Amino acid sequence: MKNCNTPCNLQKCFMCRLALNEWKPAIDSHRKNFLAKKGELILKEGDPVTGIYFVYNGNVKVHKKWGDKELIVRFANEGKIIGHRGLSTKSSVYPVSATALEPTSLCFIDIDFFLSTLKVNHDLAFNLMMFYADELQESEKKMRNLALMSVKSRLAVALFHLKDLFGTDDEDCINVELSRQDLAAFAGATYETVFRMMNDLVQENLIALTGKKIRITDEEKLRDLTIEAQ
Amino acid sequence: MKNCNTPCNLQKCFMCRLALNEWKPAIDSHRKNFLAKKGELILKEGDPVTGIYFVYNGNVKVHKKWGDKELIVRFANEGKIIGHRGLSTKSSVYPVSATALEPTSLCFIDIDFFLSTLKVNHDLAFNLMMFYADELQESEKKMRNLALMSVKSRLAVALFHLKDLFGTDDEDCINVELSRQDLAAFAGATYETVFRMMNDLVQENLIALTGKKIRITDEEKLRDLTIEAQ
DNA sequence: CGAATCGTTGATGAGCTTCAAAACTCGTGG
DNA sequence: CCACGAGTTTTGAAGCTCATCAACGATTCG
Repeated sequence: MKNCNTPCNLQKCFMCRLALNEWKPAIDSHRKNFLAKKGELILKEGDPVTGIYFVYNGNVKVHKKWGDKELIVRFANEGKIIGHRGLSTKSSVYPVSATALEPTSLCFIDIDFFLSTLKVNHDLAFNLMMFYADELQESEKKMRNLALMSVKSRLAVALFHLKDLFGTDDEDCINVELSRQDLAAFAGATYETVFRMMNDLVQENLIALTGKKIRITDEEKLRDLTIEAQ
Repeated sequence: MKNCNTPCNLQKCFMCRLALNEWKPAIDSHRKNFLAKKGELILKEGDPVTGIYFVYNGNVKVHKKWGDKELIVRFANEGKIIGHRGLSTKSSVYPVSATALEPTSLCFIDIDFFLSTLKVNHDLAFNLMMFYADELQESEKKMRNLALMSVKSRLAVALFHLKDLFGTDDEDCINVELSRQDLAAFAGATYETVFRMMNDLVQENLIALTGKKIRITDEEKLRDLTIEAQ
């Protein structure tokens, strides 16, 4: 990753927005800014935890692997945190990898400084706690989905999720450039299966494809797939 | 659930151990103690959040459902917290159910009081944050397992997990009374499949059954199942 | 002693993965 | 500018894992 001097946008960065005034100079001196190219690995599962990253802009996939397969746990775009999964009482290695899907600019804070900030900045700690709580709920919902729902339903959930996260462009298409490979890894299924299910959804007029972009055409019926029967 | 007067064991309860001295009387007056019978529902997915529970002793399953299927997300025994998943910036209903697997005694604290305690007791907030961080790691590991591992491997993971959580008795058997139904829901598979896989593991001399109790006989080979190939 | 729940087993096939191969895209360098 | 190769998309076929259904024995419990 290349160093750069992008200043942090105080409005969007979790850390800077909640920073105590007296700590701001210290934060500025500890912060390192990076640019990650498309496809570049930002942090790697199993590596020792060095710090925490805030995404300034761009889009990052957070993923775990097992053998030669991978699962995308979530995406991190503008304003999101990555590397916070390294915080733990038990382990000191990152439990996930993070890879840039677009050119991405990041702000890095080393873990010791971040922890000491947390200890004195109670508002930041409280907000981070609530952030974790939200992530835990999301994670357990996805856990249930993977265990109990069909691939088609999981795909529908994934599409709504992507729409929420990235919004839509002026043609109402989900505003993200995502390979089918990654979509499959996010839905927790194989490439080919996801491809076939996408075809099904197009056949049933629930979604439409313009180029690689996806548009949800029948929100209600697509939503039905994500709702438990009975 | 029945009211009771079990005093809180300060050593084991997350809240009481970290309580500020000046808040202890307030906590005592806010705490309600309950006894839950075997099979009794403690809190229900979708119900409005009223507070948070600390398990004094016994064993509780935390589960989510979809249609007529269910997945056990985790177990909570002595000293663990349930209902903390209700904390969220977005929603105010419990995202999971909790059911007693044995006669269980609990301590209940209403959510408003708990939140105001959190705001002033920074040590408690910090510890809760780290607790969430650990749970998130666990949750995402399980997510990956459900997406990428075979039922047999997930069963192996589940058995190790149960051994860690409940320990072993004097015959080296995993010290928990768990129906195959619940074991299946924990491993994320059907009753029958889990039954067959258990048989396989017995055939291969990786585990042994004495009555309903399970003993891991070949830890190394069982561990192999849980490790990614290559 | 029913009644209900749980354990056990076999048969069947849906759902999904895997493999294989052709068609298409796209950047790269000659 | 085109040829090349690497990656991605598309499609078909084969088969494996696992869920589902069904039926019966065992155990628990009011």
